[in-house]
Amino acid sequence: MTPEQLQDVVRTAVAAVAGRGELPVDVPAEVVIDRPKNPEHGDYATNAAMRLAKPAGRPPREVAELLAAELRAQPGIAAVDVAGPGFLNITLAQGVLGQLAVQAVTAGPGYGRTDVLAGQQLNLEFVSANPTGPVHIGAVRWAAVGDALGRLLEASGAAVTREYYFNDAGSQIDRFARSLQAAAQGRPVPEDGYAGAYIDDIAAQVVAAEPDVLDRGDDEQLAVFRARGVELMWVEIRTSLADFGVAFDVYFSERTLHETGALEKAIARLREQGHVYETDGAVWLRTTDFGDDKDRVLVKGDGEPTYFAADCAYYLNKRERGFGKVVIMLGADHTGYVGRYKALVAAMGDDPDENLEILIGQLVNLVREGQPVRMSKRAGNVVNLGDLVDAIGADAARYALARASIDQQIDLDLDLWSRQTNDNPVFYVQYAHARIASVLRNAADLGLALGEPEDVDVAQLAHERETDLLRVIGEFPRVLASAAELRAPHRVARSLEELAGTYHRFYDSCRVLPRGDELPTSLTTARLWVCAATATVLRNGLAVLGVQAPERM
RNA sequence: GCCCCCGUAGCUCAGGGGAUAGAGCACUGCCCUCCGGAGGCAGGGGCGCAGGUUCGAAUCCUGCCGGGGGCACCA
Repeated sequence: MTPEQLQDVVRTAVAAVAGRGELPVDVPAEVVIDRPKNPEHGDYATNAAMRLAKPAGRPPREVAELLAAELRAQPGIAAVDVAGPGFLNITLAQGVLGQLAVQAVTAGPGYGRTDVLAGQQLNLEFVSANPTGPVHIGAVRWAAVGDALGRLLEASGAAVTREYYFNDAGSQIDRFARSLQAAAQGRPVPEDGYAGAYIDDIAAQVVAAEPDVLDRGDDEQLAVFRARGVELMWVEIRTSLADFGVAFDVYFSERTLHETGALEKAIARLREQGHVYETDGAVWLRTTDFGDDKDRVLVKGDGEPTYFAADCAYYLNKRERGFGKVVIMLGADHTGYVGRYKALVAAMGDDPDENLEILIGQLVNLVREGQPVRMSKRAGNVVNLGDLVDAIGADAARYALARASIDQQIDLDLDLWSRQTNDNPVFYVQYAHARIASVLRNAADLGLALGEPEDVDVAQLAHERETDLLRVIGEFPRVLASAAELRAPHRVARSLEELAGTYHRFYDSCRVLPRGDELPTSLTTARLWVCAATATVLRNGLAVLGVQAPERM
């Protein structure tokens, strides 16, 4: 019985008691099922009685006693105790927990998937680095977290489109082109331009592809450097993301918004809604009507649209593509962005709390031997995605970035995460998987197989370390569902660390395979199922994080 | 000045109102004739401060202190 199923049992019990008129309450949509830390508090606990006490107008313990009596009659439940202020501590019948191992193994890659977000059409935008340089370390966090979040949302039943928005219309691209041109001509890059070895590399590649480029007129040169340069930059960006295990469904060009008249359309829509005015020759959106601290310019005095105008058009475009929820992941340096974005959504006539979600994540610092790593290309230090993967590997990088709450600044210690030791959390988790794989290999060598689910005697699984492990396995679907709803992929990583630790303790106390000339028993088979179930959860959890689950290390 | 994030064990961090606040690392002392010791067991130590809401607050609200980030007719 999973905690979700137990939740239904408790609700059924409430309904039964209420139906007999013993308790004047409605059946709650959700009841909280806890996994108590203290083993004396049973396999599971619920605070349902305390929550129902007030609406029922009865003391919590009295409500608890009514529910306990009802629950004791339910199949699969061995004992129910009323404790403390009114907790219901539930002990499951022998073998009920063991079924969790069978459920996990038979569900395989599907174990943990739920439909809590079914029907939601989500557009998830992250990274969105401009093609004027490699993906900088600051954006790598969003590559790791965003991709994990995408997988998590899908595992919870949502339809997710991962989107990468890039600016290829404005002056940044022009500066990029001029920087390439200067590098090709052997001049220093402009003061407001881009510098770095990659500029020289790309400039050289452009010249190699079009040897006569420098003989043409200035405008024509810039056009070539812009087009070829962006193309080459894209190759590098997409290659580094692919090496990191991240792929997008849509790469969205800002330029297309300008070319298709989407900006004018968006401004017209905002005008219809009555939030646009003109002052000093510029066109403004009155975002202060919706809580922003100042109004924002849509079209500058020189007639050029702002980046914000493109944002308006882009948002409208996403909504027109059918996305009910527009999710955008940004770094803490974009905090000031939230107010105006919420306001533009409201000005469009949408609900900023329903249709828009901006996830702001704190910044990443690199640390080596306790000292901050200065992120300068000249010093040869790590500055971008490819460098980070070279330094610690894609698995460690993804795990390190995804295991922290996005609200927390990260000091990413390159020594720690490149170490192949147990103080490196990703190795702790991967090791557990490799260890199980080894046990299962040894079992196969002994001619032992899991066999059919109906032949496993799961009631054999009664050791405390076994039931601890089974409870963690049973928790997994809830972990994924709540992590998805909270947009918190780090919870998955933390739960895998708990699972790995719980498995190691099980392994230490519960011999799985027969030793010497012992014969296998039904307990051997049952424990093999527990091992396989643990491996399944580790694999599925690591898959959400985009991290390998190795058979050997 | 205004806005956002953070402050929990020596360190790095989990803890979306519930029982005795957890993990990893570090430290001390233990555990292998046996499935991977990259493991396990035991021990010491903690919610920045002050109010408030609640039967119950690390969690929600307010103020203060400390650290980080942000406040363009830039992109």
